[in-house]
Amino acid sequence: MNKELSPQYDSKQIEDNIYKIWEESGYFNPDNLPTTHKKPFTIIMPPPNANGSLHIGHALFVTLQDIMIRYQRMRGRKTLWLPGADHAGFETQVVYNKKLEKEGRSFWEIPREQLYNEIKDFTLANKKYMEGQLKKLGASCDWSREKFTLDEDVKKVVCETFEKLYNDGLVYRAEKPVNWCTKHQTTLSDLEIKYEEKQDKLYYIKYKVSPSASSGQVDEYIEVATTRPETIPADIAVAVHPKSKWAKFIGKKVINPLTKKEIPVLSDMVVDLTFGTGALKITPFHDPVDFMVWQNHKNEITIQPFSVINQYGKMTAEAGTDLAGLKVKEAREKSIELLRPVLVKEPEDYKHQVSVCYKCGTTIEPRIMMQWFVKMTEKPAGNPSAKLRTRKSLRDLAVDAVKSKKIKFIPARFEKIFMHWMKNLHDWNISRQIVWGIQIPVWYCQDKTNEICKKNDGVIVSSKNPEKCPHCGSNNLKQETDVFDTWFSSGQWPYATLMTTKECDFKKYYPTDVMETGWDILFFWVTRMIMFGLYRTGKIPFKDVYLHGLVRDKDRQKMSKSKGNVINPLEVAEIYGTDAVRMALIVGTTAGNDPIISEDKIRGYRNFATKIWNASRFVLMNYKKIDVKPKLTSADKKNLKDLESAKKKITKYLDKYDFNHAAETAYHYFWHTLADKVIEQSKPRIKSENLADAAAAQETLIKILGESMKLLHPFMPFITEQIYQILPTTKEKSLLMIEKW
RNA sequence: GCGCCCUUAGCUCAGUGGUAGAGCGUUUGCAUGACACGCAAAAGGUCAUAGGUUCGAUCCCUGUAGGGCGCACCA
Repeated sequence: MNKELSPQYDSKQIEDNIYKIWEESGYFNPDNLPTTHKKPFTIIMPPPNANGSLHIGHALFVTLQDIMIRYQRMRGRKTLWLPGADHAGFETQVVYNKKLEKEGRSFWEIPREQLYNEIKDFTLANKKYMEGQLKKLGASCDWSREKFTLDEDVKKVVCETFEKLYNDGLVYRAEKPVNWCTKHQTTLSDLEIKYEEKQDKLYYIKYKVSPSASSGQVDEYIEVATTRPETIPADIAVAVHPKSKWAKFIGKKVINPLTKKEIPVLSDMVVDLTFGTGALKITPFHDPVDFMVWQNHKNEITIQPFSVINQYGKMTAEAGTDLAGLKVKEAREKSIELLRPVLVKEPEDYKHQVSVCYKCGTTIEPRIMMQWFVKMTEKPAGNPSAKLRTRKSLRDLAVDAVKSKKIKFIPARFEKIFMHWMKNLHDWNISRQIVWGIQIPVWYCQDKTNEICKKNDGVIVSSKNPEKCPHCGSNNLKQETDVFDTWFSSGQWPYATLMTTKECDFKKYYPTDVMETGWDILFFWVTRMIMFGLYRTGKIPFKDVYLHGLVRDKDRQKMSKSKGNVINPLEVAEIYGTDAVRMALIVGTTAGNDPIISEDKIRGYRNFATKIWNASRFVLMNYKKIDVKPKLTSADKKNLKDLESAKKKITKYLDKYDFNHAAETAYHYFWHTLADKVIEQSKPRIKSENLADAAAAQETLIKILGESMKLLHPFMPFITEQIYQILPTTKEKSLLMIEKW
């Protein structure tokens, strides 16, 4: 055979062109779809973080969502797939911080405004690059409606929600224990910390009972077990379990072994009798449990709690001259040196879980800070605002929607996981001390002459700049510098996007049909979207939640640059074709489980693309107009029947989100039925002198090929569209993309 | 501590209350006028383990073992 007529399909030559044809057709935009497309079908694309490039995990979500969209579009639905990008506040700032470190610049020395603008340029450049990547992957989304989490109109919606939450008493400002990352200089929500097992020491320290209060005996003391002796200077009490052997000292005083100050002995059930000594030192500003104990015993404790560790993880002057200035770790050693005379025994090795920053692994310092919180489990206070149709807590709104099956999870087991998490919800700290994000819409009146201003610290919550204080008229206002936790804004994504498109899509396309995203952000994102969606609009944001897993390599390893096992979707798409990459991601992958992908697997589906190409070539090469009425044989009829049953099967699978089986069925049908059987059987007949039979064979072939292209299109859109375009049965200017399924 | 999940062919995974499936890999033929990125065939599994329910269980229930993961204020 002539080598120049390569029998192999060259994806590179056609993909860009096909995408261009689709884009120019305008059919990505539901408004341009033929009038036969009626009922809407909507997916809001989870906005990728615009702080890098798309990886294979993104390719997975693009493929899954594109399959749903293309399938529904072919079924005649008015399909809207709304793309977007996320500024990804903290994550992006971390990425940019690293970038600066590499360049030898100091993140902390750059003025806030300059830093913001630099990160903005960086983010917008990434965003643009990612858009190109999405197109390469064949995403048939409506670019005319693209949104960004920092669009002014989106920010406005987000800030309005905050204001509404505040007015309903669901947002509050308070000084409470929060997670502080000493490296990134910001607080983090409870979800943004992880626990690491660490080998530490458990120290047993004598707290001498104050002689003035004791029964006259000299050497009486309480033994306290702690892993953090460096915080002893901030101890303001000792709590013991009422049934512990220390109970007799309840109400008396002990001497703080470092500051020598008298501190009270409290009784509290939180102290675990079976752990340590049954006595707990109370350091409210460095431990959340201690903070709670302090709150419950305020009238028994005269000393105001204070902090001995600063925001950089170093000891403050309040820690005393011996410790001041030392890092926490050094202070721990130093304090033990000082405490040696009062140690009960040698410290024990102790393995425990320590909370660390999920990004950098730095040990989290619990700190008490004035922060903004969202109430998750309490009902709105006072008169709910007009639009609020319910008086349920944010949690109950979401729980009820899932319980009543208004929102379904695929796979269903995530419903249990969802419920379990919702049960243990705590209030959500949404303020971050970073520059990259949406500034919290709060102003503080600096004059505070008015009583109201005095009472609430001059807080003015307003989704737009108030210019002057509504209480005293002062124009001496200062805006809050903290920004929102990114998930506070992305948690509003479904309605924030649809409310701000110029076509006013909210009415038409909300609630959306499916939310397709990774299970790893179920708590970060999905739960919040459900809560905010119901709270703000009174309606669920989506009906079904399809959760996919994390893409792994053939040894089940997570992909990471350091392991060198990352697959860049665009690189492999360049070599094997986008269609092959998409198939490799779908076949063998079930909802909620981690897809496994390797170059071998992609190569396998590249082979399939070649097979499609060659089978089509065969059909086309042998197709010529015969002016005889085709006479279908029983074999032809059976073949057409097989096609119908394959079509039914695939449809059934697609309708229940079983993309794995849908794709596999289409693959199997094409290769092992159409190519191996139908084509093989047709060979002698095509050349037959019985023209009616030859025509029948041809007609059957071309019909089956055309239908097969439809069945494969959602999965492998490029090659199928290309073949459809050259089929003799295709009408001028028509596109497979909107052919009827 | 509370909770979720997994264990099926050499590998990666599907699946069903009634003789076990796919892809890749392996073996054996084939340079067959679409395709060697191919064609035709073949080998390969007490479906982790012990009980129970059932006429019948890989599938349902209980326990056990191994593995993965989520949540959590044990100093």
